[in-house]
Amino acid sequence: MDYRPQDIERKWRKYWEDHATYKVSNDNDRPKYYVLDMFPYPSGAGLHVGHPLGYIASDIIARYKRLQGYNVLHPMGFDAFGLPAEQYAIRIGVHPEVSTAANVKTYRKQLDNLGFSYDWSRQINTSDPKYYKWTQTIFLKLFGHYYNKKTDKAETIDSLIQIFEKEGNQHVHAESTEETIFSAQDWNSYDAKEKDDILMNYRLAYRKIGFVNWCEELGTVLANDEVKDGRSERGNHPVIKRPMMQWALRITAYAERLLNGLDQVEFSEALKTQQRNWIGRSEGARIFFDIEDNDAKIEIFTTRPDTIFGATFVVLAPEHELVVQLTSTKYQNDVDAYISYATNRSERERMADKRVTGQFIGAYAINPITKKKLPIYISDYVLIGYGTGAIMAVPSDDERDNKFAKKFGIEIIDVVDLSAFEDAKIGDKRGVMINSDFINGMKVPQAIDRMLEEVEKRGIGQRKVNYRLRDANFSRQRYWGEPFPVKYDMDGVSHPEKNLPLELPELNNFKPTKDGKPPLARAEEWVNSSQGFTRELDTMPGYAGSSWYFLRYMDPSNEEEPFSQNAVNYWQDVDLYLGGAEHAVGHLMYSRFWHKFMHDLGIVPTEEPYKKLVNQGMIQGIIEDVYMLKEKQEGKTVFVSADKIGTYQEDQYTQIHTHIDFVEDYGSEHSYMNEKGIQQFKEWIPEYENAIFDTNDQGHLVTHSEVGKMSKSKYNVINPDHVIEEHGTDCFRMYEMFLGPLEQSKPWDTKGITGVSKFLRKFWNLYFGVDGSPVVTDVDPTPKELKILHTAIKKVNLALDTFAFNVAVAEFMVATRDLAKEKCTKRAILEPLVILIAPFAPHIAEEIWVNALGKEASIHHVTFPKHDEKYLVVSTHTYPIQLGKKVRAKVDFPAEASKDEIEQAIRNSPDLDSWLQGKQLIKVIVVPKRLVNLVAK
RNA sequence: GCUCGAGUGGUGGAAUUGGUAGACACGCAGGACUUAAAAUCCUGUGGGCAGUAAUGCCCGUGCGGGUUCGAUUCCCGCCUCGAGCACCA
Repeated sequence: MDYRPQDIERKWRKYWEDHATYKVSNDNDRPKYYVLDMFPYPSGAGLHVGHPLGYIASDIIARYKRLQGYNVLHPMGFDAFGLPAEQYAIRIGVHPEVSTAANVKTYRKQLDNLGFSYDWSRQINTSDPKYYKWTQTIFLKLFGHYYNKKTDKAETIDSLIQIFEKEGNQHVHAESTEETIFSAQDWNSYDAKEKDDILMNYRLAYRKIGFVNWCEELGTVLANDEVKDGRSERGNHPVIKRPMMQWALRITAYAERLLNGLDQVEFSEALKTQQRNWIGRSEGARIFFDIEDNDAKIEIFTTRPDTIFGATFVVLAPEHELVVQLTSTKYQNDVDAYISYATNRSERERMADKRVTGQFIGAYAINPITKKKLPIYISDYVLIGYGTGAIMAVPSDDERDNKFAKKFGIEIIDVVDLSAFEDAKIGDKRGVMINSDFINGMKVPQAIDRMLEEVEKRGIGQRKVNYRLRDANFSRQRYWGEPFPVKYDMDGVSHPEKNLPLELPELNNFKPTKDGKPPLARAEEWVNSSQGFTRELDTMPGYAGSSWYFLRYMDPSNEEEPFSQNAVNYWQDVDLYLGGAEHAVGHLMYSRFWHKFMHDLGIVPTEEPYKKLVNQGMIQGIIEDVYMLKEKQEGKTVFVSADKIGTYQEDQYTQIHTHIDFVEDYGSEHSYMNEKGIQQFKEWIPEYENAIFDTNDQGHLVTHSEVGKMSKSKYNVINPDHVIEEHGTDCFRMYEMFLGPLEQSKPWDTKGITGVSKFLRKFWNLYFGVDGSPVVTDVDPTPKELKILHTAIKKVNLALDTFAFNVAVAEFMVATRDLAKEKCTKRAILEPLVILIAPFAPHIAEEIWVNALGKEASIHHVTFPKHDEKYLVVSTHTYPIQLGKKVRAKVDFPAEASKDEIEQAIRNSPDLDSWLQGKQLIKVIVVPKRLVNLVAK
């Protein structure tokens, strides 16, 4: 019987489903192991070959751990709220719920084809009211808590209110937006709205003014990605920054804990660095600068208080609240112009732009130490969202300040002498202070300390730890997201909705309203729910549902609570989390934050959600382009074969993407569209029906190929279904793993898949004869066979522990080749071998287990083999004898030979002279079990 | 501009983290089987030079230095590519 993957794979998948082979119980004596994949957003394009890479790897680990005796939780679900479904609804009119359900079905079918060992009874969907009921619940918990810095944890708003009622806020030490002090008497005299406003300063979920990219023409809010040069990418309409009251999460309260938590998790150093940089902790001081002829003060933040003697100007962010008040009439117009220029540019653009721009506002600040007059500028290199939105500029010790000073002709005073520090650069916190009065001669670190003392002594500022992390904007002006369980009374006071889930109202138009309100405003009955209450119109962002989903898998159908304490106390946390590096900061930061919050609430036992995290690389595709002339000929579009494009000037043509399915030999230099491909291309874009195709002599339109992201918009998505159909799931799984290291990006290419396909056949042939009957015998194995087996066991175990799946696959090939050479049919060898491969190729393993070895299903519940060193010992070792880096000879020595014995043998060897080639021997270096190196002159 | 990665045959990639560079696979070449092709199997395959040949010599892990008996691996300086970014005071 030949190996026919399609037949056996279908058969075993059905068996596993019927027997609930992968069902996981929360009630088990075995140690737990939780393997989690980042769940996909089910887009209309379906799963492509890039998705399964991580899923296959995690499935292999899940199966491996199961075979090692762990109770393995390995679930999958869908991150089903999101913009594409909503845009599809606006364009085509299909309700997001309908298109999402259809996409989920497709994804599920495709995932099933990959032979994963998910416990599908635990599947979740973030857009299901049964799920988002709990997302809303957790949101209300954030709304109902504040961060107490004294106890360093979240505590209830009710307890805060009690304090306010008794003693005001003067002894409260909490994370808050504003720091106005009030007494108990003040508090008790406030009306409901005033109290609500004050509490918003403390709540972990709170409302504040945020800026959105508003496009009047499109009547909608745009994402940063959709804005280019202050205009919408679609349609090129103007985009302005528009203030809007929005929900935000006070993640900054957890900055320190998010930072410290990184020390206890196993993430790659690169990823930890990224998160640390994102949090951006810096120690420094806030210092107040007086203003000439004005009572206001400018609060600046600096990490270099030592350089204050070199501060020669002050820069405010264009959005800074004092700008309006301080600008003199003479500069009013210039300042207004600059503000409108700066504020309507995205932060992305502001950052990429290297030009130095700014505007003097006609006012002066007073340096609190030197008492000198400093001109005040606004510039977009100072960001309103960081620090205090104002800096003291020290052009001698800061690169950007320096450029700015040069451009605007501002005085530069050297305050740090670097002459004694050769490799020190500007801003390095090294050097000796000069021109700085009482700190002259001090080294920088010492000078910083001294100045901090002085600042506090003089009462002009305090030490402060600053974070670059900002509170997370939690509002979206969209339909397809979790509704906020919040309503407002006639005074605008916010009230939590008690009756959860608060379901999305039915709509058939998902556009914003004409007056710019979010789509939910269209559901008038829903919005104006009961006596005078109106509902929140925004919905939650995509990361709401994904911030806690891993906890729901532990107890997915619980209707009383998000998850039971029993479940979470058993499963604890995620042992291995696998997903793309694009979520390295956002998602991970938010879910770590939510987790810590829930830990404060006492509903999760661990401080960190993910013990170990591995990022998989991206699978790249091939982008195929055709050349199109910009000028039409006789009203017809002209496409020119790539091998003939050289006759045109570069500005005469442009490249447009074609679908890779139309291209022969795609990815190669000679890739082309033949007659059929051109025909498909015409049908695909009907406006080119009458286009001229300037082909080469063979009638081919040669295309341009390059490696790039696999994406629907580049028409290069490769769907795994066809590959699986042709070669089988086991082959596909092993091939994806064989491509290279998991973490590395690589282009998709099926050229090599025949190698894996051939291997599986060879592997099959170890167990089945040409007539299809099993050939396994009970004869005792030879030492050689045992060595092959145990080498494989050792290497595969090591590879699995280090996520070197490609190496493991290679090892299977080696072992199979060697055993085939030995014509090995011994059960003692072949039985462990098939268990070894089971995590990688689960179907063929099960088939062999049952039909060649006569065992009972399932192989996926047996025990993974461990190697025994005794089969690996060798009696002799061949040592290369090197002179310099050249191998002169090879000599065998007994494996147990000592360094000295080998050295003596070498020194006494009659061949020594010939190895040395007339040189003088100085030293013999023996590395046991490796090599011998002769050092000679 | 800043941060973090990565550069090894024609290609994807190995190398026990300082010890024989190129495992395994693709591709290519030659051969076997076949009327032929496909499929399958076997052999060879980093580059250069010399030799009928076995073989020998030289070069070789992006480039230039350094440390070391020995460097793909460690250090310094460059180049190229990729990813991320919120000009972080």
